[in-house]
Parts: sequence; C-alpha cells; structure tokens
Amino acid sequence: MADLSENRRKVLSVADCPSRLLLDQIADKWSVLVIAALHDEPLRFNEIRRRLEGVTQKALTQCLRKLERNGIVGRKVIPVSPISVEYSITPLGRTLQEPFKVLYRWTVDYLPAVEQARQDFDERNGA
Amino acid sequence: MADLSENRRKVLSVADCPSRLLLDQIADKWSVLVIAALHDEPLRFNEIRRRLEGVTQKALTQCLRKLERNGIVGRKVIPVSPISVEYSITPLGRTLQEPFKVLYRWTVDYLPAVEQARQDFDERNGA
DNA sequence: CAGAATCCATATAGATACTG
DNA sequence: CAGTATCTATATGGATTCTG
Repeated sequence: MADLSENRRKVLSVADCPSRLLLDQIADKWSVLVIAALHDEPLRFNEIRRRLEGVTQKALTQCLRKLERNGIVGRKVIPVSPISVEYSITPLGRTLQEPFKVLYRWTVDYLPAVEQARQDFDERNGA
Repeated sequence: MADLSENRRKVLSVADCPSRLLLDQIADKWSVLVIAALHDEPLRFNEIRRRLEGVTQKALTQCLRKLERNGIVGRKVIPVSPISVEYSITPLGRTLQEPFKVLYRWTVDYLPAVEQARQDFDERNGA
C-alpha cells in the first residue's frame, strides 16, 4: 500500500494479461465443446460436427485450426477415398482438464447467486 | 463405452454448456483486468480507466454494467458535484479468485508448450 | 469426406460530440 | 465526473457454392 501511493498507479494492459493466452483460445463459442467431444475418443470432422448442435462447417474448421495451432488438438489425415481426417486431444490439451473442472465447479456453485443478481439488477433498472 | 454404442451420439449444445456462464462474463477483453484492478480497493470510474491501458469509455461502461448485473462488482453513486461513482468487488466477485488462479497457473505452466506448438504449426504450414 | 472460397447480414469497436 | 447518444469502420457469423 505504501508502495503504490502517489501517482505510482500500475497500468494493466490487455497485451500483458497472461489469462489472455488461455481465454483467447477456449472462450470462443465452440472450443470447450470440441475439447469435450474429443475427450473420450478421436473423432472425424463430420462426426464432431454432428455432435455439436448448430456449428457450421466454417466455424468448426476455424475452431479446429486454432486448437491445432496451439497444440491442443492433433489432426491426422488418412488418405483414403473419400478422405478421412481424425482429430484428437493432445497431452497438452488434456492439461486443460484442471482449469475446466474449476471453471465448471464455479459455475455450478454460483449460478444461483448470479441469476439472483441479474434478476435484482433488472428489477432495479429495466422497466 | 457400451452405453454410447450405436447412434446414441450425445449432442453438445452451446446453450447447455455450463461453462458459458462464466466465460461469457469474464472472457471479454476487459473483465479480468477490471476485476484485478478492483481487487485491492474500490475505485472510481476514471481511475479504473486510467489503470487499464487502452480501454475506451464505452467499452469500460459496458464491461462494468455487465459485471454489475451479474453481481460481480458493486456500484455506488456518491451524489456530490461533480458526481462520483465508486466501483468495488462484491463477495460473489471474490469467489472468482479460485478459477482465476487456476487459469493463471495453467497459463504460466504451459505458455512455453503452446508457443512451441504455434511455432511448429506455422513452420509446417505458413509459407 | 473435408474443406476452401465467396458473399452478405449483422454485431462489435472506436471515435466524436453532448449532458446532468 | 460519469456517463449517454450517435455514427462509422471493421470484424465476425452464417449460408451457399465448389473441389481434391
């Protein structure tokens, strides 16, 4: 507290925020679901697609590319005809289990509190 | 494994994904930083703004509203002139510390692996 | 099958100006 | 000071078409 007196305000920049690394990769609409889908077994492109309700081919492709680039999922092309591509979780990807579990746990534990807060807020304001 | 044989494929929908609750609220560009900034002490609007490098007034307002609505931060108007508004972390907001810590920990632990994966990927592909 | 490419609607970000 | 309102540039999302 003594350290930060005066105008020694520390500046927080998005670029330096370490949590960005993780959030940027998993916080999009589909990544968590893709990772969950691959948890038990490798799957082919269209199989993943069928399991994720509502994902478009474009969105899924982009998502898988990003996860692949970051070493979270692996991609194996099997050159048969018609072509087959198998996606799987990498060991690095599996290390996400811990953060995911904690995330999940928080959600379950505090969903009621958050919903209550939203309701209160909307009543205080809206209408 | 026996259970999911046949075409008993389970469908994962974004709407049902519980992690959405948390990710939707904290995964945006500024929420984590705002929460970090308020960790030690309540702050006024423009003070938060000064500490977050690059945030626009509009983005910060939206971010704070969302956090307030979800019960993560509190907002207290002090009717002096010129007006003063103080933002603070709520008890509910403090419960985010645990997920954040785990997130942070993962990032620190696996940043090198992710960066290596990216580099490998870019070499295999790009150019 | 697994995608790349394209086009279009819409959502979001940012800058600017204004107000109690 | 702490916003709201508005406008615009840009990014993103989704549907459609095409291909090795």
